[in-house]
Amino acid sequence: MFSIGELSKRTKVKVPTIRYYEEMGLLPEAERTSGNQRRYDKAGLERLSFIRHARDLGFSIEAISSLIELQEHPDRSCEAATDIATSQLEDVRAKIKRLKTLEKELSRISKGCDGEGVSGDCYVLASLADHNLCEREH
Amino acid sequence: MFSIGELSKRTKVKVPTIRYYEEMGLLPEAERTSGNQRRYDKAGLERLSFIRHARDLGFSIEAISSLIELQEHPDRSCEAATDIATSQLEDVRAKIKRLKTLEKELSRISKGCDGEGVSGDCYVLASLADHNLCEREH
DNA sequence: CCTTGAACCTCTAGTCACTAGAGACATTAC
DNA sequence: GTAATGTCTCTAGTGACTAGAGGTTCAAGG
Repeated sequence: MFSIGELSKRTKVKVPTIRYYEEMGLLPEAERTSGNQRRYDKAGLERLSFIRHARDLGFSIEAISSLIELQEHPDRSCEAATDIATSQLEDVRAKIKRLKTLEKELSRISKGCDGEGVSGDCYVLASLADHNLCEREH
Repeated sequence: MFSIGELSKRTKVKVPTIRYYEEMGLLPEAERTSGNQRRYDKAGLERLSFIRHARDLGFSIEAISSLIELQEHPDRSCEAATDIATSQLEDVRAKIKRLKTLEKELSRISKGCDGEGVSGDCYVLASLADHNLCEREH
């Protein structure tokens, strides 16, 4: 059995975040010492590692909730789990696509001005003021 | 002179968002009718277009504030503007990089399970539970 | 056993950029 | 004149935390 600080060190999840996950129902309510401090065991550590890993991959708290539910019922179909993962993947791909468009536009705009002039002549500012100066939709 | 709803239509920025921008100081306080409704002119339209364009490109409200300040002083050096744009570009590039790593990992994980089995055997869930199943850091 | 200092507790409020809703007033079209 | 639509302010909610206040508990050293 170890403290919340120890759990935090082992998982690299900050202490207030652990408490937050408990409040959100991702972690079961921890056992307490007689002095009301949380104590965790291996199961708690594994659960939190799962959560952290999923968060790192960008899954929402809600998605993680569903994934945990499935994990707790190993006999159920895992279709929902693959659905969640697939939709997260699509999400990530969509974000990449959008960001790449932005990247192109921003880099074009940035190149247009070396920062040595005066803002009345600045291509960065002109581009922002006038969407027609953009090469593509974003 | 036109109403906030009209401005909203022309810029595709929602009415409450326009009011929010005003509150944040991105838009000057609008003139009002005798009945206290906001009225806008061409200048207001241009300013909001600028803001929307910058937001679309991912600039923060704070960054936009600085950009607007520069825009209002056409005699000042535009170094700050190019700095803001460059740092935004770096930001976008960093995000793309991270998302690409996630994409690879997620797609690998997703492929590992077709959703037809039972969650006890699901590779998606197993991967999330055990970081060692990952091929790279993320 | 006592003290000290770090770690822990709960609670509230703040972050960012909006969005939603309530309840009241203004404008416009017919 | 009336009805429908638009607008006003204000408060509160979103997601996933983060920060801080003010108080309690724990572990180690003396």
